[in-house]
Amino acid sequence: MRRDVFQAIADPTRREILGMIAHKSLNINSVSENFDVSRAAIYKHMKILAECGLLEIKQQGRERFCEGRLERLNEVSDWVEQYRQFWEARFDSLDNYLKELQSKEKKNGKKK
Amino acid sequence: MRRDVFQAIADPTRREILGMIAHKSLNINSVSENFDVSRAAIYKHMKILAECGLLEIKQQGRERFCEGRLERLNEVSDWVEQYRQFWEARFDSLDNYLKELQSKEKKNGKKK
DNA sequence: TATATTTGAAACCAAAAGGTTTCATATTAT
DNA sequence: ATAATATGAAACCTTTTGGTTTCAAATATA
Repeated sequence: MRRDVFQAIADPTRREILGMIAHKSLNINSVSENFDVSRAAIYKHMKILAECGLLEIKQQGRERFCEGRLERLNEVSDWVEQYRQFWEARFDSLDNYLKELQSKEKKNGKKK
Repeated sequence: MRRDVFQAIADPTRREILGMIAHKSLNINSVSENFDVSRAAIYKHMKILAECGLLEIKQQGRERFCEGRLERLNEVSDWVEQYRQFWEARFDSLDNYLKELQSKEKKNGKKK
């Protein structure tokens, strides 16, 4: 069974789970309460996320708290960034080069 | 059938295809020659990529040249970037805050 | 202690994914 | 005109995916 970050984030439910635990750790029941599929289904999704390192499960009594390990998304980020030049390089006139810079500033502003 | 960019790039063969046509347009046969699965299988992958806008097919005589539309990866980039703070925010001392800024500069430098 | 809660795992199922071979059609080359 | 090339699409098959229900085990609570 393939188990990599790209495949892990392909499923919309798993992306939602990641968004949910990005802010704070949650136990498995709390996460599954936010969906209308069964706990078992959510548990399987979380296991997949854990298996490719996107979250870490920490036992605490009878509960398991899941902590996001979002830095693993760097693999995706790196893969995408290697292609940025190919879609930004189209603009090769000075005019468009300036537009490109502007849009980059916007993007960087958004990051923080 | 789900058909979005995240699902499209989940398959390693499709990621390879994107890498192949990022540099220059190729017709379907040329692409499929680089893999050891059938032309029909590669064709299906390329159709999926086309359906979610990651490549455009342009007929030219009896051939179809496939041009990368890598800017569609922005959707993935945006999704990942919204979480960057969560893995970089761990460093909250002034010292580490400065390091964070540096690494951002490096990243922006890399982008062009 | 008896009961409720939280989780892990198994057995099972339908649909989707990824692959194959085969055939039809449109273009190009001989 | 005939043969070769490039593609699109259908029919079919196997494995994977995402879901279910059920049961067992560990921990907490009344």
